[in-house]
This record gives sequence, C-alpha cells and structure tokens, in this order.
Amino acid sequence: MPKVTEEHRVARREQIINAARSCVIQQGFHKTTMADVIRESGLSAGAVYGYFKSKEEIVAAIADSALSSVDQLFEGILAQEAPLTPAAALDAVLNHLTGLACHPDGDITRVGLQAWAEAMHNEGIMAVAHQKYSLLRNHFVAVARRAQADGTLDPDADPEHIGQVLFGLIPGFILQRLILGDVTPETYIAGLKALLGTPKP
Amino acid sequence: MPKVTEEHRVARREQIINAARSCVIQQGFHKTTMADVIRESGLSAGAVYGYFKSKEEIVAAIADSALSSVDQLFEGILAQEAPLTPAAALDAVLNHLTGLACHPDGDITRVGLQAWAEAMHNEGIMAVAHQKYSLLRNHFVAVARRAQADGTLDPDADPEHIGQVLFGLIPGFILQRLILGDVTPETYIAGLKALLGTPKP
Amino acid sequence: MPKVTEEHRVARREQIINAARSCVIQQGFHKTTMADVIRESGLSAGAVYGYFKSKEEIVAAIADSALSSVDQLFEGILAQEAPLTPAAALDAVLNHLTGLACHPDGDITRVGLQAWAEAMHNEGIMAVAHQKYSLLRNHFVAVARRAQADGTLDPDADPEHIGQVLFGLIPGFILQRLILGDVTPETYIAGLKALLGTPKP
Amino acid sequence: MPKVTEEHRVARREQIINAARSCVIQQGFHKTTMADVIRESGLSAGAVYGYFKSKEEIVAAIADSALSSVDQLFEGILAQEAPLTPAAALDAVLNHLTGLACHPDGDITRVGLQAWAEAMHNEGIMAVAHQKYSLLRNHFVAVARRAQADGTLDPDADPEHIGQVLFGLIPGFILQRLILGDVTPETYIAGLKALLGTPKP
DNA sequence: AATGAATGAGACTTCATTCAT
DNA sequence: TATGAATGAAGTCTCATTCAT
Repeated sequence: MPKVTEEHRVARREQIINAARSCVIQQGFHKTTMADVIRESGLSAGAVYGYFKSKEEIVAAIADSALSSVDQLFEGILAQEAPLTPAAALDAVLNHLTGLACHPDGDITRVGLQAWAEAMHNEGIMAVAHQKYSLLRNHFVAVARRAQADGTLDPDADPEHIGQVLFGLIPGFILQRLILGDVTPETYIAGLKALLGTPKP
Repeated sequence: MPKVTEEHRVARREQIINAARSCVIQQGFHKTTMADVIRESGLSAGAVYGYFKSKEEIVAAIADSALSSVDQLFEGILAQEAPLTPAAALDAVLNHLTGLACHPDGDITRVGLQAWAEAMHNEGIMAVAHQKYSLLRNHFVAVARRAQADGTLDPDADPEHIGQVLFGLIPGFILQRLILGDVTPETYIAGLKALLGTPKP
Repeated sequence: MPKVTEEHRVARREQIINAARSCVIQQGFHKTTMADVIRESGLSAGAVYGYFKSKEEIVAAIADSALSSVDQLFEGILAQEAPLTPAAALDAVLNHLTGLACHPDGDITRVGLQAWAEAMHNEGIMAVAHQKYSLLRNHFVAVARRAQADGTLDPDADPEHIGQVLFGLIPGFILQRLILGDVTPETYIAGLKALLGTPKP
Repeated sequence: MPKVTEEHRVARREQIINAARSCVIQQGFHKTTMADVIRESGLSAGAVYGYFKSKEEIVAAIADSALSSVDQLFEGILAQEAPLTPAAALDAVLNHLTGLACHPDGDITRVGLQAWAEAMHNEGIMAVAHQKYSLLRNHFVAVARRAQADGTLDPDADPEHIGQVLFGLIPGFILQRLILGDVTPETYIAGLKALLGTPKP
C-alpha cells in the first residue's frame, strides 16, 4: 500500500499518540512499555517505529500535547474582545481542564503531572514546558493589565506578579482535583472571589 | 545477628533514604536504579535490602518525606497564637519551600513533582498524598476562618473554598520556580496582595 | 509485466550490485542493511527483491565478483605467449589489485576480506572461493612449470608447492596494504626478487 | 558468594571468552548472538554483562587474542640465539598455526579471518591488528637482516621489503589451509625453498 | 548481619521480507 | 512490474532482587 497520503501518515501518528496517551494516563510514562503502546495502537512494532524514532520521542509528543492543550484554548478565549476579569479567565481555563478530564481515554490532566516530573530531567520536555507556560502565564499578565486599566486592581502592582499568582492557581487546581478530588471550577472560583473581596457599597 | 541497636537501624535507614533522595533529585524515581542507591549509600546490595524490602518501599519513603515536609512546618507555624493572615501563612510556606531548595543534596521540591506523578498510579503514595494534603489544606481553611472572624474576608463565603484557593497557590509556586525559575516568595506574595486588594479609605 | 528486455534486467542487477558493493566496502557485509542497499540503489524494496531473492543472494553475488576479479585478469595475462617469470606474474596481479583499490566506490579489495570471513560459514561462498582460488593458483603452478623448464627454478621441486607459495603471497599483500598500509607492488616485488636471489656469474 | 578472588574473575572472563570463541569459530562474529555466548558459557546474561560491557567488547577480546597468538610464539622463537633462516622462521610460525587448528574448540585460525574482516570497519580491532602485525613483521625484518649479514641474502636489498614478503606468506598459508585445504607447513616450506634456490656447487 | 556476584525476566529496538495497491 | 508501509521474530542489554559464603 505504497504512496500513502500525508493525511494517512498524520492519522497513523495520531493513532499511536492516542494509544500511548491512553497507556500513560493509566500507568504513567515509565510503566508504559512499548509493547503496551504497540498492542494498544493495533500496529506492529515496526510500524510504530516508522513513525517515532524511540519511546522518548513518543513521550515527548504526549508531553508536548498535554502541556499545549491549555494554552491553545486560552488563545481562543483571548481572541474575543470582551474584557476578561481575572476570575472569568481562570474560570474558562478550569472548565476547559475539567472537560479534558472526561476524555474517553481517561483524564488527560494526569499526563500533565507526568510531564512536570519528566521535565525535571528531560531537557526537551523542560524546554517545551518552559515555553508553553511562559505563554500561558503571559495571557494572565495581560488579564492583570486590563484589570489595572479598569481600576479593578491596584495600578501600582507589578502585573507580572499578579500573572504569577493567577497562573499559579492552575496547578493547584489540577493537583487537588486529582489527589483530593473535591474541587470544582465552581468551588475554586467561589473561593477566589471571596479572596478578591466584594466591592463594598 | 543481634547487637544492632534500634538507633543503628534508624541511622542506616536514614543513610539509605538520603542517598536515594539525592539520586531522585537528580534523576527522578525511574531513572534512579538500585545500583545508584547502593553506590551512593556506601552500603552493599544485601545491606540495603535488609532495611527496605524493595525499591518501591524506598520510593514510598522518599515520597512520604517530601509530601510531609511542608505540613510539619505548618504545624509549627500554627502553634504560635498570633492570628495569621492568609498572605502571612502563604508567605511562611513559600519561604520554607524556598529553603528546601537549598539543601546540599539538591532541590528537594523536585521530589514533590515526582511524588505527584507517582501518586497517579501508586496507591500507597496516593494515600499519603491525600492525607498530607488534606491536613495541609485544612490549615489554610483555619486561616480563612480566622480572617472571616476578623472581618478581613467575606463571612458568607465557604472557608473550605477559600482554603482550596490558598492551598492551591502552592503547587503553582513550586512549579513556576522549577520550570520558569523567576518566582520568589516576594513576587508571589506581592501579586497575591495586589489581588486581595487594598482596603480603600 | 512483459516489456522488460533482458538487458534491462542485467542493468538493474548491476545497479543493485554496485550499490550493495559500495555499502559493503564501507561497512562490511553485516552492517550493510537492505535499507542501505535500497537507498543507495535508488530503487524500491520491492524492486530489489524482484532481482534478488534475499540479502544472502546479494552478498553471494558481491563475494563472487570480488573473488573472481583477480582470476579474470590472470587469464588475460596468461593469454600472452611471452613466458612469464614468477616475479612478473605476481607483479601483474599486484598491480591489478592496486588498481582495484582506486575504484570510485572505494577499495574493492576490502570486499575480499569480507568474502574470506564469510566463506567460513557460508557454503555457497566457500564453494566459489574454493573454485576461483584453485583456478588462480593453478596459473601460478603453470608459471612455476615454465620456470622449471627454463632452468630458472629447481626442476626437482613440486610445481604445486611452488604455486602454493606464489599464490600465497597475494593475500599477504592485500592484508598488509589494508592494515599496515605501507606495501606497494614495487616494494613487495623487490623483496621477492631479493629472496629469489640473483644468479651470480 | 562475595569477595571473589582476582583469579576467579580471570577464570570467569576466560570461560566467557572461550565460549564466545567457540561460537565465533563455528558461526563468525555476526551470526554469534549473545544468547549463544550466554548458553555456551553456562552463565546468565547478567553475569556475562558483568564481565564485558557489550558484545563488541567480547568480539574485541577474541579478535585481540587471535591476532596476538602468532606474535607471542614468535617472541619465544626469537629468544633463542641460534640464527634463524627465513625458511626456518616461517616453518616455526606455520607449525604453530597448524597447531592452533587442532584446538578442541575448533580451528582458531578461522577467527583470524573474522578479525581481518572486522578490522575494516572497527577502529579498535584495526588498531590492534596494526600493532600486532607491525611487531610480527618486524621479527621477519630482523630475520632478513641476519640473512643479509650471513651473506645468504643480497645485502643491497631493503630488509623491510624482504620482511613484507616473508610476513606476507603467512596470510596466504592460513587462507589456503582454510579454503583449499591442501597446504601443510611441509609443502609450503618446500615450495619456498625451491623458490629461494639451492646454492649450486 | 553483611557481602556482592549471579540471576533472568523483560525492556527497547532493528531489519529482512512481504503484499495490498 | 513497481511501490514502500507494514510485519514480527529476534537481537542486545538492564536492573530489581536473591543467596551462598
């Protein structure tokens, strides 16, 4: 079956990535063996290695997609011109993340934790994480700037610092959902709003 | 086989744990081999297996200590009777974490990420994480309650939700320190205070 | 599937053999993969397998041509009626071999070493080697006989034994050229002549 | 069974080398698998890899010993002060080689051919071959010098060239023994003597 | 209790060959 | 005939764990 279309190749790659991600969600990067990925993908060993040079390359691809998913969404959100309050921005992200948790292959946010751990001793994944999280945090910095312009936030504060905090709320949400299991976007945003303080009449 | 005092056993265990932690900080749980731990500890294979039944048991011990460290500190902080504002409580934790990063064996907070990832498919570590993080978060719930009693925070909000958010800021701090490298307790707390809002006259 | 002239087939075979030989010169029989041969030949996998049933068949073809090359030349040399002294016969062979070393694809004599090694556990190549080297050595036996008839060599000696020695000088020349790198037909023939001894008046 | 003596380690290495050499004699370097070596040695995979870092290291050890064997003998021969004629020197080497062919594990000279082929694309083996064969050939150069001093050989010839030829007879002997199967030290030396010419009264 | 050589299951990867198009 | 993606057996090597001394 020679001369395969580019879209065929892309589909095969996706098939492998999906199989591998499904394994990683269940077992993590390291307990997932190539034999698992091969079996799950329905392809042969040779076929898988025709699309990815090594297990590390598959791991990198999965980590990359996990680290990118939130950022992609955010760009969509920011595209809308309506000014976004910090709470609204975070709400959108948390709802998106909660949606990822319902994927048929399993809770994709679990892959995020794997990627964080892996970044500590994998240069490639660290580089991706650094880049993606810089971008994502910058979106929150932009949100902070708007709020300062609105007068909603102290205009003398450094918007970068506010961005650190807003962005910094996300990993804690993911972790609490996965480990403690009792946070939802609603409870988290409610807590945030309580902290932000309601304007007093 | 007699002759070994209990304190000797404890010291040996500590020696092994320290060696293993040092390896894990550099390479993560999975790249760390028993041979690494054995070499680093200065003991023999047989000796190490005399104190720990398996690699998994060593991993569990390291994860446990990493997950516990913040909680222990917090109990000390809360022991002092002076009422703690949310920002002050967080500040104490972040400074403690920053201190852990300067350990001679390497940045101990890196072990935290390993433990998070491992908890996803290791029941024992998940159980420990669940327990430790419940405790830790409860401390923040208590802080929230005090602030509500003070009138600093909206008394109608659910203090559990506020606790979620305050606790939820910690993983984001750790992650940003390790991946983006530009957060400090000062910037983070400054951002938080900006968000909390300055009471207007 | 008609339409392919015999000369087309022969040309294609030659194309594959040349590609494969070029690989073998650089990497030896075993490090050369079919993928290498396929890439180098510019054909497809299917095409290559249309001309050769297996890698072993390609290896055999290359070994065969390497083992034959000297013999073919020798037949040309012997065709000339001028009586050939042992030194002159050897000189012709060594010069021919030195010429093979300058092939654009690389030093073809390297393939000889591969073939020798392969013959040790490959019946087909052993058979070819046996046959070709018998023929070649017989040429030297003939040279010895002429020299005996001339009175240049002891007529009581067994010409077969003299042939063994004359032929036996060739592998040593090849090997020294490839491994020590400092022999030339001139030095080797000079050494031989010194051994043969100049008739004293 | 800890704290093993050095001689135990040496014996184990020898055990592995012998097993591997036996395989290589039968199948060559490349058809010999680590599983073969492991089975033949009677050890486990892990044990073998405790003594040799890789298959390549085992191959190098075998090649080394095969390339060294003749040289070691020659040093013994040269130690005796009696002046050695070229024919006598070669005779000693050929008889030694013939002796190697009767090893219980099989004809060790076959390993030589493997090593020649391997040297073409293995830097380490090439380096060893270069060094060992330089030494060995130098012995023949020394023999040539003595013969020139004796007046047996033309004193005007370059002894290096004569050494090339004398050394160069050895590979041809090995190859003919293995491929044509009809040479013996006696026939070869007889042929050589016939060529050298008997001094005429 | 301590030692560390030995074990062997199993991980990752390659590559000669086939066959649907 | 030609293509080249796919196959899967087989190869090399690792490493958690054991056990004779």
